[in-house]
Order: sequence, then C-alpha cells, then structure tokens
Amino acid sequence: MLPYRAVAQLAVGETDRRRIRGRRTRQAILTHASQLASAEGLEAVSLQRLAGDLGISKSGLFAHFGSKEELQLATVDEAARVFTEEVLRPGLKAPAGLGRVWAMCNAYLSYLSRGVFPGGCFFEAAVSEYDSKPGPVRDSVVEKRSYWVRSLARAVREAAAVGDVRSGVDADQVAWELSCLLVGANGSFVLDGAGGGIERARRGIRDRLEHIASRSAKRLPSR
Amino acid sequence: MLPYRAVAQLAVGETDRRRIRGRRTRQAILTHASQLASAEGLEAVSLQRLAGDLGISKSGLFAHFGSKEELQLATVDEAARVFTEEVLRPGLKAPAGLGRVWAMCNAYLSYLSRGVFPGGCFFEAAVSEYDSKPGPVRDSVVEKRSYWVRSLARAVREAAAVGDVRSGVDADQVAWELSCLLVGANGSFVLDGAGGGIERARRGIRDRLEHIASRSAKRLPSR
DNA sequence: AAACTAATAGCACGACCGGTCGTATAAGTC
DNA sequence: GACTTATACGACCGGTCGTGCTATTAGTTT
Repeated sequence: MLPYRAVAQLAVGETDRRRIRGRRTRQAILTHASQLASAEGLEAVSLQRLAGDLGISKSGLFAHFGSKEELQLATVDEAARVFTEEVLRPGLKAPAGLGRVWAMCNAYLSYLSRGVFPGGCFFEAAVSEYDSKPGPVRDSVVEKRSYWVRSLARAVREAAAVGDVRSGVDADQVAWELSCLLVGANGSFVLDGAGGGIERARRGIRDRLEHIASRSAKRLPSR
Repeated sequence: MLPYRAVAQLAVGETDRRRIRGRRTRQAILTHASQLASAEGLEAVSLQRLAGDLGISKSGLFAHFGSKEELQLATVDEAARVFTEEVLRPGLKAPAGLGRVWAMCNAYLSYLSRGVFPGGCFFEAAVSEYDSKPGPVRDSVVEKRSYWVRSLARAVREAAAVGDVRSGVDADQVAWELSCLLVGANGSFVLDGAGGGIERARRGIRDRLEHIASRSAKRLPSR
C-alpha cells in the first residue's frame, strides 16, 4: 500500500486547498469504518485495526475525532447518509400510494442484495449490538432506525389517504409487519448469503400489501 | 482406562460431594453467563466480569472450562436447554394442527415477556452477534436457531397434513414469515421494554394463520 | 491422622485496547 | 525568509483481556 501522503495527494491533485487533505482522510476512515462495522460490529472497529487497514497511524487517525465515541457517532452518521442515498431517496421517488410502499421495500431489499454494506444492513447490526448499551451511540442508532420504520408507516398512511387501502387497516401495524419481514430478509441474507430470504420477504410483503389493497388500487409491479 | 476408584466414584454419582460442588459451581456460572450474554452479548461476558459477579476467582472459573471458547459453547448449550424447556416443550404439548403452530408462537412470546432471559431471546442476540464471526460458537448458535425455525415449519406441515391448512400454501414460506414476526417482537421488546411489539406480533401471526386456515380448521384460542 | 485428589485461588505473561504526549512535516500567510 | 495552522507520526501509559503455572483449600479414603 502507498504511504498515506501519496494517496492523499493523488486524490486531491494540484489545486490543493487547505483542509481538503484532512477531509479526504476523514471520509476514507468513515467509509471503511461503516463497512467494517456492518460486518463485525461497531465495537470490533478498533483504532488500531482501522489505522492498520488504511495504512495510517493510530494517533493520526484518533486526532480526527478526539474520542472513540465521536468516531462511532460519525460512523453512524456516515451510514445514515448512505442509507438515505441508497434506500430512502429511491423509495420516495415513487408517487404516494401502495406503489410507494412497495418501492420503499424493494429499495431496501435491493440495498441488501447489492451489498451496499458487506455485513447486511448497518442499522440492524448496530441496533442489535447496542440495544442494551445506553449512551449516545445507542440513541443515535435507535433514532435513525426508527425514522425508517416511521417513514414506512407514513407511506402506508399516505396510501390510505389516496384510496389505495381498504378501510379499517391499522397503518402502524402494517408498517411494523413490513419492517419485520425486511429485518428477516437481512438476517437470512447475512446468515446464508444467498437471496432466498430476500425473495421470501418480497413474496410476504407483496401478499401483505395485496391483502390490504382497495379494489381501486393499481396492481403492483413485479418489483 | 480410569483408575478403579474413579469408576467407583462415577458409580456412586450424586452422593459424591466433591463432584457436586464442582457441578453446582459450573451450573451457577453457566446460568449467570447465559443471562448476561442475552443482554450484553457473549463477547461481553469476560472471565473477570463473570468471576467478579459470582464472587470467585478468575482462574478458578477458568479451570472449569479450559478455554474461553469452551465456556461460550457451554453457555450456548445451557441457553438451548432453557429454550427447550420454556418454549419447545410447552409448544409441542398442543395437538398437531394450526393450534400447535399458534401454541408454539405463543410459547415464544410468553418466554419473551416473562423475561426468561433479561436481554430478550438469547439466540437472536447470539446469532446477530456471531453472524460474521466464523467458528464453533457461530456454528452452534446458528444450528440451534435454525432448529427452532425448522420446528415451526414442521408444525405448519403437520397442520396441513391434518387438514387445517388450505391447499397450495407454502409451509416453509409461512414458517419464515412467522419467525420474522417473532424476531420482530423480540426486537421491539428489547428496545422499548413494553409489550407493544409482542401484541403486534400476536396480531400479525393470528392474521397470517387465519389467512391460511381451511374451513374445517378450529378457531384459534385467544392465546 | 495421614495421604490423596478435585476444586479453587494467586500470580504473572503477552497481546490488545483507548488515549496522551511531544515532535515532524507540509502548506498558506506575512 | 519567519510564523501559523492543519495533519500525521512514534513512543508510551494504565487497564483489561485470555491463559498458563503453581500453591492452597476442602472433602474422601485408607
């Protein structure tokens, strides 16, 4: 591996402005940290490991964050940025209705199967790692995950508002069940790699959505 | 070959207090270790922590197992013993049919809400902790968890065999979806303590079972 | 009571952890 | 040129980890 300086300079080029180099390094750290954390857990990402992988010194890395916890929080934020880009944004492009709910679920399943994070969904891994470790990291992770489930619930309510959903359907219950199937897909995907769980989840979600669809709702696309 | 005296001691069995003392210590260690691991993860159960909690020395504890991995494997086995007693056995008491599937799911939900393990289901915690850490511990945990899902699938097939299930239903798909809802209940229970997720899961599972029930199937009890 | 042995304790090791410190270099400013 | 600030390095600290070696305690046998 090239020494750090060579890499940073290659990346930045000749029009070197101040602070750019540090930012690049920081971004490289966070990218690698979030990938690693999805697979091995946030706690397993030690300063030493991270610095070794990136070919920089532990103390140099440390100086970017000031504490382990700050590094972890920044890693979570980076993962949230990726999640927004890879799941929320494409899912919300679909027009409101059951089609949007379906698109959001498929965006999540695609994000899994494309291996955006090598260890499956970053937030599922982080939530189950931190579920009983109180502190800022847990708070951040839980909040960001719950935002996703709330977005699903909102999409279901919007679908009801545009007349896609039969009356008497509990939107929060539906969203909760959908998120269970998505989490299950993540689990199966992580455990046995293949896409079996993802197809199972797609089938289950389609069933569930067709079951609550009103007669006037459009048919769901195949994916 | 054992010396004759050792054979004699083995024959006397329970009346030998020397062996008893060691066994009781070992059992106390494993009970505490499995409880702790469900809440904080298997890796967080260090010899130091465990010995401190139990008021014994680290090396004394260590001598019972010979390695950290052996301790972890024994802890997993202990958790499996508890799971069998608290979930599988009561669930399988119900006669074959959809009622048994319902009973198994309810046994699991009861095992959650009674707090048999303080950190929710031991195996869900362990699986997500070890999903990308190859080795004997992962193998053991994954095998025991998949045994539970296979048991669910078998119960669904039995229900079909006794005529409780409409034709054309994919038993493995149903079992997979049920396990997703149960896992979701565990997640909600661990995250926000209350029984909201458990009731959500019960509702979802009941819906799902009624949806696949044949006309001849008996009504499900309230729980 | 002495001998024996399983169970437990004491102690030290090397590896790794997060974190601190002083120092060196590179780039921008005066 | 000298000065400033951002950036990274190497050496080191106290602490925890799993583990091994040796001593001690307690219960049984003779």
